[in-house]
Order: sequence, then structure tokens, then C-alpha cells
Amino acid sequence: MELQLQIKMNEKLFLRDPEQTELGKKIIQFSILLIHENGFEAFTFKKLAEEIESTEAGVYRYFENKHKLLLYITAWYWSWLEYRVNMHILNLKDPDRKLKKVIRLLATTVEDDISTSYVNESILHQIIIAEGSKAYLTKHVTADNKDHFFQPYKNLCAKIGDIILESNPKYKYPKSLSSTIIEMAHIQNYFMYNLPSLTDFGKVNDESKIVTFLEELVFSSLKKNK
Amino acid sequence: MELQLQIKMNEKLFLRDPEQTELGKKIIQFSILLIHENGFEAFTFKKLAEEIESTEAGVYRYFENKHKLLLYITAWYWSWLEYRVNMHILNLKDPDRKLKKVIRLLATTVEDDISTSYVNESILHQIIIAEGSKAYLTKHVTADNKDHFFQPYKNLCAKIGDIILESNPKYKYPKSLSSTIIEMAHIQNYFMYNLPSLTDFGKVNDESKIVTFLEELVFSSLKKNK
DNA sequence: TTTAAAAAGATAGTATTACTATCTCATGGA
DNA sequence: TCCATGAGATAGTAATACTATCTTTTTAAA
Repeated sequence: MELQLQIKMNEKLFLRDPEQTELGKKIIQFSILLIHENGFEAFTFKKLAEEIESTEAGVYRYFENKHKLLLYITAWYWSWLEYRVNMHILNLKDPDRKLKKVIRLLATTVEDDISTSYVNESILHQIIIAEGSKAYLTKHVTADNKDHFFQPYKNLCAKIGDIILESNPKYKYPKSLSSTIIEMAHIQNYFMYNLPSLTDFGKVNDESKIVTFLEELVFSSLKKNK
Repeated sequence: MELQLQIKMNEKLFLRDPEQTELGKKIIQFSILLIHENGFEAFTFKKLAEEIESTEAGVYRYFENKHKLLLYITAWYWSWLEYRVNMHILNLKDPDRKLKKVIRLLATTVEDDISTSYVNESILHQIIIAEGSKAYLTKHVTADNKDHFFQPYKNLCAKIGDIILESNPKYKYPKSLSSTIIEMAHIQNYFMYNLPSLTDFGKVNDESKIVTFLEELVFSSLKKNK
């Protein structure tokens, strides 16, 4: 029997559930690849339809527009990441060790740890770094938020916030520190590869340095303000 | 005599220098207002032309496309911010006081401190928060970077990095900490107003709390790793 | 004061994007 | 058998992101 990870997605994100059909899975699979190749701005449903040898109208039956598709993909990513975090800290007691694990999971390129046949998690990780923030940097954030499209991100943030409080119950900014870790794990990675003079990781392109930077940042703050 | 701040802009950003003509200044002035109103995605040269009672072709004579205009606006913002930072830390000796001043300048809404007739700095600040990262989150970052479009951001980052090293010469990540301060000053602000559960500033909408959070984060790290 | 260049206005046109609509066909379960 | 579902095929539209050209106005140098 094949164990297949199934993530429960917010139904308002799609018109027809992409996980239920072959075409739907191909839409997810190839939209990830095409967004990675072209960037989100240049990505169109037409190009996607050509790639999967279907039609534009076919894609529109699944997703209202490409922004909803981006919301779907990012929501999936954050759900999947929370799942991974849970798996990896399950048997850890020490909150500091948990936090280190979390930072590592956020800041380093993913290895395929579970079978999710049609999602390339490594490429997904890269497009979340480059395009993820575009999911919420819009004029309709508030409406999208009311529809709970950012719930998976919020859940992960809350979860990390809880670990922060385990480590230091007196710390006053657990959620802001949590969102800082999440965002910075991605932004420093983007800067390292694309605008290296905004980082101290220069030409090394070594993700473990980002981990060390973040660990130092987080634990200084948590220990100092005990 | 009127003292007017003049910022030297990278000439590759425009086709015709907007600062040299009335129409040019109106393009800058109203594109800031329109991007703020519509968001960058829904902002078009046609809408802009209507607003300033000119024509689309007229705008295209100044800027190749709307992304170049965004690059221009963001570059202007970072140059202006570096100028402000310089002004405010000029007579400060203590690097820690300098850093606090910098954090305050980054994280709080600007008051019009110098006459820049046609730029509304307060609205500009808001659009940099919401749209600024879209200037570099593209498939052509590398090309844009070769054209030095991000130089003002880099200069500011380097300047803050230097102050960090003044405060603690042994600190290993001055530039990453610097870009973290810059990005987080903006992102935490965006989250506070739009996705408050990602922060600890709740419904207070109080920018001084962001300042405190960032100060604690930065100084814990700098003191701890002395 | 003339003159010519630069700036701006007016208008038109094109390829692409982001959709909506409709009709047909294949499949498969009740 | 039939009928719902998914998907292919095709067409059409409004808006976007430009490019081109021609005319008129403004400005600045000779």
C-alpha cells in the first residue's frame, strides 16, 4: 500500500478540486514548474494549458485566476511545511532543539522526505522564496484573509510562536519573532543567490550560514530577555 | 531661495529624465498616488495618463514600462532614506544611539522633513512597504542588478552594516542583520495592518512597538556576540 | 527675432492577456 | 439505457502593454 500525504485545502481556493483528477494534478504539477521557469508575472494559463496539452478553458474550470492558483500553491506549501515541522519535532523535548530544527527546515533546501507524487517540493520551495510574498502583497489581502486563505501560514507561525514561548515564557514577541524567522529564512536565501551584497554569505551560497545567522539572532534574543 | 533636495538617479531607469519637466514630475507624483490606490498590479500607464490629463504615449516617453517606473520610485525612496539617515546620525557619536535612530527612521511613518515638492513621502513609504519587494522579486533581478538599479538599497544596507560593526566589531553578519532590520521594519508593519495574527502588535497598530521589537532583536544579538 | 530642436498632444494599430461562453464527446456508474 | 461529470474544441471580448506616426506647442540658442 502506498502512503500518500493528503492535505486538506480550503475549498474556496478552487472551482474544482485539483487533487481529484488527473488534469487537476497536472495543473498543480506544471504550474509549479512554469512559475519557476517564467516567474509569476509571465506565467499564464495559456502557457500552462499548452504545457499540459489541454486548453485554457480547461484550467479555468479548476482555478478562477492565476492569483487563486498562487494562493493554492502557497497554502499547500505552508501546510506541508507545518506537517514536516510536526514530524521532525515530535520526539524532541527541549524547545531550543525544536527551534533549531525548525530553523533548519525553513532555511535549507528540502529533500523529498515523503512521497507527494505530483509536487516537486524542491522547486516549490524555490518558488515560495521568490513568489510567495506576492500571495499576500495585494490590494485584496483583507478579503483573502477573511476567506482564511492564509490560515496555513498563520498556523505555522503560531506553532513556532508556541515553541518560542516554551523556550522563554517571558519573551514578549513570539509571533513577530516567528514571522521574522520564516520571512528571513526565505529572504536571506533570495538575497544570497540574487543580491549577495545584502548578505554576509557572499559567493559561498551556503545555506548553513543562513541557519547559523538565524540561530544566533533568535537565541540571543530569547536568552537575553529571560 | 528654495532649498530643493535633488537625488541623482541612475539614467538607465528612464528614457527621459522626469525631474527635468513638469510632465515628468507629474508622472512621479501621480504614479505614487495611483500605485497606492490600485496596487502595482492594477496600476497602468493608461490610468496614469488619464489622471494627469496626458496620454499613454506621453508616459512611455519617460519610462519603458511600469516595472522601470517602480524601480525608479524604489531607488528614489532608498536614496532619500539614506540621506535622511545621514542627516539624523550626523551629530551622534554612540553607534548604539545611531542604530536606534536608524530603526526609528525605518519603522515609523515619515513626517515630511524636507521639501520635496512633488513627492508625498508618507504615501511613498506605504507603497514601498506593500510593493517595494516586487522591484527585485522578478526573473530579471540579475540583469537589473548589473544595471545597478538596486544600488541605493545596497548603499543603505552597507551604511547600516557599518554602524553595526561600530557597535560590535566582532559581529559576523552585519549586512544580513542590516537587511533583516530593513525588511522587517516594513514586513512587520504590513503584517500589523493586514495580517495582525502574524505579529504581537494586534489591533494596536502602534509602530513604536515594532521599533521596540527590532531594538531588542538587534541589541540582544550585538551584545551577546561581543 | 528667427529658427530649429525638444516636448507633448492626438490618434491609430497590434499582439497578448485574462477571461467567458457554448457546444460536443467520452466515460462510467445507477 | 441514460445521465452526470470531465474535458476537448472553438470563438469571442475587453483590457493591457506596448509601438508608430503625425501635428502642434514650447523653449532655448543663433
